[in-house]
Amino acid sequence: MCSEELKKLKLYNLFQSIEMPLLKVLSDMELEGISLDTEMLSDFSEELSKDIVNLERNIYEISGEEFNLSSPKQMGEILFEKMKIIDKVKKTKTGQYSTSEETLSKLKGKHQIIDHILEYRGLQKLLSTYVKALPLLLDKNTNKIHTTFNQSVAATGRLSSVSPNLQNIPIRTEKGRKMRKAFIPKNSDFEILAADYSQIELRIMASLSADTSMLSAFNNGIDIHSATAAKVYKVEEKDVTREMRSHAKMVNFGIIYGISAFGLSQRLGIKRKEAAEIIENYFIEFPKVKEYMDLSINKARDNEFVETILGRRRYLKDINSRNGMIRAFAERNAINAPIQGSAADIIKKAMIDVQKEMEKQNLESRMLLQVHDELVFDMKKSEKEILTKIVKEKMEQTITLDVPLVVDIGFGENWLEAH
DNA sequence: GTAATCACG
DNA sequence: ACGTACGTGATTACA
Repeated sequence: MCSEELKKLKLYNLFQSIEMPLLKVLSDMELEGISLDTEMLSDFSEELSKDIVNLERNIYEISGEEFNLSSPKQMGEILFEKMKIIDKVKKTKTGQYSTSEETLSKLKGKHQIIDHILEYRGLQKLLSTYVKALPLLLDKNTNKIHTTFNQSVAATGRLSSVSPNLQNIPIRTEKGRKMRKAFIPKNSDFEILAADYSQIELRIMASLSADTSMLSAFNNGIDIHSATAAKVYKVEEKDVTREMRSHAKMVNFGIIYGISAFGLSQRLGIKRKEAAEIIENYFIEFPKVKEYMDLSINKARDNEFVETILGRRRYLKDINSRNGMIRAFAERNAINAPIQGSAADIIKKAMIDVQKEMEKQNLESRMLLQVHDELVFDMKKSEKEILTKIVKEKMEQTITLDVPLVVDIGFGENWLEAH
């Protein structure tokens, strides 16, 4: 094949115009690194360690013996054989007792020990994976954390981050957020800027499916989960309750993941039949979404791959499997991969555009992290106005969809505040 | 090495 | 009748 022919190929173009330029951006980010507030973390570590010891003592006393709290096997035997806190026991696929957060949360009222175990687990995770581990990874020369971004690991085209993984720093719990506070600017002339895409995957679904209701919600700046709730529960938008909105949010997640009645019923804590009705209603209200999903699956059956807006492929060899479960998994991938992958395309292109403009304007600010729908910067305070403008414009304008892309930007003395 | 668990989007 | 939401990485226990 001659080079002129090569240039016309979509995948070759993706490689040349996105992945290769991105490589340099990622390498700059890795080399720059991010600063950590180690004094704060060392205090936090002591605090957590004390709490953990107290919880340990407490749990041993209640259960009547000392055991390895980090062993799910021993934990299961104590809870379900010795203490017999419940008779209908859930097992994992290898026949062990399940002691996962999901299982234990359902047993909360059954015994006071459950709350202590859950708290212990949360603190132990925080301490071992983040609070103690990250300071040990500070580079001797730069005194910063330097992650490695994998460009060719995730099947959908997302990046991944290792050694350490800086894409899964806690934020959902109060103590977790304290960990995020430890990510700080490199010196007092700098601040953290965080910019994240609002609902990027649902916007992509709206655009790719061309569903009228979904397009109009995004084009009119309406809260998508409330809009979905109003449609699915057949009420006025002003009459949408918190619970209806929260259920609709789960439905929207489900749509992106390749929804199943079982999956939705599990998450909403309702019967499968009720979940099936909600899904049925959803597809009546958003018919083009259903069409798009069927189209994706059919395309996958014909080609054994699906593709993103920039032509990135995910091969689905199991799409025609005679095994129903294996096939269903591939079908959910056929729905999810173009959505998740297109979001990855968009932010990757935005990163190249932003970096190019930052270099052109000779900024001292630096791009530090990418967390799938978010970019984090070490921002020179004097560059606040120009950097904000560059980041917002490039991220929102890098690709034109049939709905606007919206980017929210925050600033702060640490990564938490910047949200 | 694999399983279980849990952190994130 | 089955067993299910998508994508990752790190820690710990245990064979």
